[in-house]
Amino acid sequence: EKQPVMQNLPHRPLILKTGVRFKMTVRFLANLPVFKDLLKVKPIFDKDVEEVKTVNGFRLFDFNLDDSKVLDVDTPDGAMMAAFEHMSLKEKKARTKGSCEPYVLNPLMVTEELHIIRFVAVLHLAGETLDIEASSLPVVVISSSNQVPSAWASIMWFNMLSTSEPMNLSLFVDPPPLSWQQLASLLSWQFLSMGQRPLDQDQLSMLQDKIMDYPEDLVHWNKFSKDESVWIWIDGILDLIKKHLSDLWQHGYIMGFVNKQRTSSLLQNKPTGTFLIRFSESIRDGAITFSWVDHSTGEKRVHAVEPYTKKELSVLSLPDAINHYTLTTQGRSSNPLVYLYPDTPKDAAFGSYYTVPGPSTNKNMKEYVQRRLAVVSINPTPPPSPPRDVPQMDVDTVDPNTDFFQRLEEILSDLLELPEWSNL
Amino acid sequence: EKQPVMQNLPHRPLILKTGVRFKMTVRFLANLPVFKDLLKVKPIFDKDVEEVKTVNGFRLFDFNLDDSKVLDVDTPDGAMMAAFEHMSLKEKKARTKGSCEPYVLNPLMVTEELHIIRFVAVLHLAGETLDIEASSLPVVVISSSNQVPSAWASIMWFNMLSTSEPMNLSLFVDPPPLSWQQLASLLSWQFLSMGQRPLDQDQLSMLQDKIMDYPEDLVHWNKFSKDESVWIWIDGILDLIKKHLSDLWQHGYIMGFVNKQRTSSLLQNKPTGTFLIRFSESIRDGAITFSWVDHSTGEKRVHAVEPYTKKELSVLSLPDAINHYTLTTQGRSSNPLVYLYPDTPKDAAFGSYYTVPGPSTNKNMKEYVQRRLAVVSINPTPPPSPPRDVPQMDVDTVDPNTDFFQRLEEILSDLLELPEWSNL
DNA sequence: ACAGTTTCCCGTAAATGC
DNA sequence: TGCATTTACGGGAAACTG
Repeated sequence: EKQPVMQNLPHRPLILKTGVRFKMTVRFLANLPVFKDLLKVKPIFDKDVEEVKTVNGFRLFDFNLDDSKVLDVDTPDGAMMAAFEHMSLKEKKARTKGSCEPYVLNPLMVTEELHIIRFVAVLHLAGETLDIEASSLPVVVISSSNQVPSAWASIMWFNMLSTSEPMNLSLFVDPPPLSWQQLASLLSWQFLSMGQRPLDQDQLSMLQDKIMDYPEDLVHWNKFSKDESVWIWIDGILDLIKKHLSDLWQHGYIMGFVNKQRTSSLLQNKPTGTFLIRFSESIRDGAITFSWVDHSTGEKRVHAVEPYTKKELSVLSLPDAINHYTLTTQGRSSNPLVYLYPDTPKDAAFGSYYTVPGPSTNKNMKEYVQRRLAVVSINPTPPPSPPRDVPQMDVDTVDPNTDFFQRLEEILSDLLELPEWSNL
Repeated sequence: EKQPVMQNLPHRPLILKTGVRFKMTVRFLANLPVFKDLLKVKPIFDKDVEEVKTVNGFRLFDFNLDDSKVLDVDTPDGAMMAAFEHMSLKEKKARTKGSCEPYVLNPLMVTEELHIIRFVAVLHLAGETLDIEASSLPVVVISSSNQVPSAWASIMWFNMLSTSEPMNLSLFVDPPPLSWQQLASLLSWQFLSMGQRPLDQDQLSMLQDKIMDYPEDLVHWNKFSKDESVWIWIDGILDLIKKHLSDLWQHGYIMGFVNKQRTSSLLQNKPTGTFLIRFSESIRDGAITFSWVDHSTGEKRVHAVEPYTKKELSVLSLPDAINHYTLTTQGRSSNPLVYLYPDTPKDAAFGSYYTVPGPSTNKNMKEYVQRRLAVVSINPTPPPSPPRDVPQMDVDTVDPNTDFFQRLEEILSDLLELPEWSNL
């Protein structure tokens, strides 16, 4: 008895939110129609889990569920399974009174508590009584969606550590560290499953440098999920990709994880206007910027624009932001972004994502002057040390005898960079 | 008995959402401490409301509430009152079965059902039993916040019609129309209470023209709340003001309700660059635009930019949008907005609301090139019929002998409009 | 005071009912 | 099938609680 003759199906819930409905399905592995109508299965939350009551003082929950179900033949292949569709959890708030033995103060955060759901069935057969039982993999129970990232961190850490050994629901009382290899594959998998593209070696190296002091170190749970919130930062980026950058990420146009130093060294020997796209390392909620190189002042300069946040990307897509970015220096405006590193003309990479101003679909809009949002920067490079003998230009004192031809050349350059010129 | 010796206090709830907690307070008007501890008050939902069961088949609700309360002396002035803090409603879903008499099909929308809450108390005094009862004003019960605007329309309509006559909970079975005067004051009041500024005569006239076919007409409920959704449109604007424009509205910088024709006639004799701010008449969810006049081509032209939506205003405030609006015509860029109608220089009106790029508060931002969002339009006025004999300027064929001084003047004008110039 | 946690509830999307 | 209405629940903020 209690062999795994029952199995809970692949898409188990991983994070359960109190008050939110969830579903689970169990399948009877021995596909014998004889058992049909004989098996009554019932899910039980945290059955026999000792952590609940004593060891760590896990929270207790009321478990609302469908009535016990008889296994049905539901699937095309005739397997016997039961689906519980209306289950939900609610925290039981009666920890203080009615108990003589004092509860142990829970040293874990709620997102570190691992719970399980067991499916139990009793089979009466040939005068014998068989107890059949199947357990889900661990789940984390949260009460608010702001706990999802932490809960997900726990799930990932557990999955990376769980071999075939018995489940340790108190894993986070003394969480084992991960090797860099383990963490790297864990992280890469997140980007692959969420954004259809894993992390490459360069990206992983950057993360390794950021997370670990010595390459041979092990990564500790606290470092990953608590102290420096590395995971919270990465999760923000995953969410950014999901919401606003899935295409660009999937096509590999976003280098993303590159630090400033490496950005500099990658760009410094490239032509002016070469740029790459990086995630902000300082903004927790996920933000993205681009860095470009400019040799026009004679010396190499690498600039990065203030990162774009999710809120901004929801009204201005990154391709459009790149397409229309305008930098004004010394009164001259132009778009400093020309080649996506290493040498792809920006339109070749992003052209297909530009919003075409196209004929307004809305009739009422036709009478309005069309517009678009754009991002504008002013003068990032005041000449390092302006020669004192060359007076700064000033509106009031401008000399109308300034070299007109040079100025005209600049004007014409500006005009050339306005793609709309040909439509005039 | 049943005189109004009890009163429910001013801030009654007007719209109740099922499943959402609400509070009500009743006060005993006769302030006699003798009654203290003798009065038990209980709120009852839709007590004796005949519409509920038969006339119109109103929905039925379960009413969750605090236990009956004894009137307490709570207030500074020693008045007796009781506060019910945890009341909520839940729709009762058992209309079909168990009843022999078939229910009348409800001809009303749920937001037209008017319900009431009665507070009842029994006073045993000197051997006599006194029934005391107080009713709330009508409330509308909704189940989702997408019903709030419709519900609010009902509340307003009721309030405008309710004189001292007994409450008619079936008012919307045959809703009386309003005179324009009534509707005007109803609307103006909304803008006053929400935005600290009522509607002026010009704004009301525009609305009157839009809503009524003949000035002497009455406004019917269907026109206001159903067929053309006039109210939904206005409510979207109220929400836009509340979320993004409260200061500007309060200071009267937003003309808002002006149709195109009047916009044209107001602006046509004003200098080029005079503009006014209008609400979009076509976008239901609340949007705002500006119209400006341009005499520079020799003939009067009034343009309006594609309206800004709430989403856009959440990342770019209207003052900033005005401050940095850039129009590119014939390769020349400038801000066409100069004077807020009638003749206020735009910075005098909006200057104090501009976002100062200021020293980045965030240390980490210092290394980034600062940027701002801006709105850009291209060439709204291809010359009506360009004289064939004057060749259009073209990048490849531009004559370097073009009047340099004139071009320089233009450049300088451009530069003058860049406030950042002085920082270079 | 404060951080971790839960509750509350708006607003949107999806589901439901008629 | 479409529209009216309700339900579901993510997400941000307030409230709670030790």
